[in-house]
Amino acid sequence: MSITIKDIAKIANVSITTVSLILNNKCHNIGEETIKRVRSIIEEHNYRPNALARGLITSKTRTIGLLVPNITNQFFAEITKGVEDGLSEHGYNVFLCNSYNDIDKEKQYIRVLKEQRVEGVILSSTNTVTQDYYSYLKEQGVAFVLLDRHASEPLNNGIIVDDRKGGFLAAQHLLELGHRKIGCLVESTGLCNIDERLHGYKDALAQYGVPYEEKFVVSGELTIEGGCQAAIKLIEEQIVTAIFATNDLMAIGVYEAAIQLGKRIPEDISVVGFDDISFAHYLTPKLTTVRQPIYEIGRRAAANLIYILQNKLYMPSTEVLDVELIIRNSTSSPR
Amino acid sequence: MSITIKDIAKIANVSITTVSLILNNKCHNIGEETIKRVRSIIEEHNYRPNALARGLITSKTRTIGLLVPNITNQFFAEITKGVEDGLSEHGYNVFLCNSYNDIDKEKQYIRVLKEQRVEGVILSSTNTVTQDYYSYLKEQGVAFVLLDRHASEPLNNGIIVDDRKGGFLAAQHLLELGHRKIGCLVESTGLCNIDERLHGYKDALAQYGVPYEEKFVVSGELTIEGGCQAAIKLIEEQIVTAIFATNDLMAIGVYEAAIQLGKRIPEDISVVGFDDISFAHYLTPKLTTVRQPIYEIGRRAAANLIYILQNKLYMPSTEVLDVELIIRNSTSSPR
DNA sequence: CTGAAAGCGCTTACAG
DNA sequence: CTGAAAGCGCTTACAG
Repeated sequence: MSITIKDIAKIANVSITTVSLILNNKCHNIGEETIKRVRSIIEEHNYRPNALARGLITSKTRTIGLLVPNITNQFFAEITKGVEDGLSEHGYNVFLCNSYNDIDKEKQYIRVLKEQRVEGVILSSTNTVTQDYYSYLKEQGVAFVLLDRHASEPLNNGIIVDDRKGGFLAAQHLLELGHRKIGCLVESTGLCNIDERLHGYKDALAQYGVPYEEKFVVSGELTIEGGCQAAIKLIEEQIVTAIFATNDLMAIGVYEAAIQLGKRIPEDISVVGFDDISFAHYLTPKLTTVRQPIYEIGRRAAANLIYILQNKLYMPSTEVLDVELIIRNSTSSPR
Repeated sequence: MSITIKDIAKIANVSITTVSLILNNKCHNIGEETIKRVRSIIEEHNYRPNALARGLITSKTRTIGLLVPNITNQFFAEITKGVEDGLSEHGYNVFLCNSYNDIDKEKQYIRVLKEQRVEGVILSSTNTVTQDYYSYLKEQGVAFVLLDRHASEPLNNGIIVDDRKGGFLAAQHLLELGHRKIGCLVESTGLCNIDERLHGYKDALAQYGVPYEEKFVVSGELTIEGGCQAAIKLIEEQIVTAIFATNDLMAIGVYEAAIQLGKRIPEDISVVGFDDISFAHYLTPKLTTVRQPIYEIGRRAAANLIYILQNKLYMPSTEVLDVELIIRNSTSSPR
């Protein structure tokens, strides 16, 4: 149905080799006259080479897969944008896949992406990437970079941020304000990032000589609802004057919980989040949070993948981006 | 490198025809014994057919393109999710493309998607789809459905919501509360949706016998910043007691403007938005807004495209989904 | 400077 | 019940 290279060749009265060479700018030895003529015919007929046929023969599909837990989370939407920008500059297109935190769905998608012969996949896995899973990925025979995920060991070709420092910064800020009873909202499935943030929180407590109390750490889903439930549980059972939520969605949940329990932020409870999604700035009060360079994470992941594809070798190590504490209005000294 | 159908055939000691037939479940006439053996070999070697080769021959790539202005806008993130869910159920994968409201980028992407031989594209165009552009799309020879966009004429194969009713509902609510000086924040590039919402606003004014005043309508970008700037301009120049922002991001901008100008919502100014993105619920005060079934829009678009692909005919008309006014705390009677 | 031919990995009539 | 062969639309040595 669509016009093919054969048609163009016939119209131009040359061989398909010639057309192909021109198409791929390998036409050093072809007559200028011919080139011009063929080009104009291509133009005129709005001919576009079939990427499938091309991919079949070159194994270059100019296609990559991006696998995230949920595009609806602002954090991943922003990352996705970074990935797409970084990739499209190099002529790559992206298959978007949501795993919905379902590891089976994730594996299923990896299989489909392989079928589609993507050149690589950028993966923000549902789980922490264990050695086993890492091996599994390697076996798949596609290049990949881990996004916002630590691999448990041979920490390579990934992009992460300094989560531990972020957790430290958050807790330090609260400690400096004079808080001593600081709750922490985490997630239970053992995502490394969250563990690291909790680790940083503990580091800060230790540095300020405040004993770590397990009862101050409550887990829930990394969503608004999850944060709200966890915060209610924490506030009802313990006397905390501040809460460090290990992501911004949970922090929003704390705001909700505060409304329901009749507490004011920051007068009754100070709140610090993590991520700095764009809405953090539009909450009332504006959220104090640890900023990750979200868009940049996406771009770097794209850049790393391009590097791997072009050089056929993996990066030596995981790249660690810096974080920064953004102080706004959700924190103050305890009364 | 990857294992092929030929390898499987050789190992199983059958022809590649047989393997292919089994792969495609067209094996009515093949011995059970053979089927089992081949299946287990496929399993064992983790063989997956090359989608490129398959697509080349069948022209079924099981692939579609989704083109949105900006995935970072919650509205489109939610739609994207709906599209992906609706499509993946039918075994389709989606290429995600952000046009960033750049019509050239949009056309560029359509070309690339064509090259990739997507079976169809779901398009939320930057512009209102004019007759000319509609023809252009048709010429591309890919099936497409228009998402959240009216085609100016032969209104077909699209999904939209009842924007005019939505605008009416928003204004009616404010009028019922007793407001008579109601500002309206719109967008200037002439996006149909916004025009329709403005239309509904005028309808309501007319019905309540309130004269329409052009000076109450200010335009800006459909973003938080755009809404903020437009609101500041409106509030400084006119005495309005309420503002209808034609999307939620602009409404958030009004909140910002209110802070900057020392106005309280809803005491000094009532605000109504449009979309009901999830954050509308977490603003302070919670935003009164016109809810669109965002996720559903995405799913329907996917369903429509599947329908078109399976039946090789376009839907007779644009599907119009209903909207609903969600009254929360950003509106009250004027003082 | 240009073309004929092989081949990428599949599917699908067709033949037996 | 199974296989040989043509062909999808390209690219790329190789030959001239």
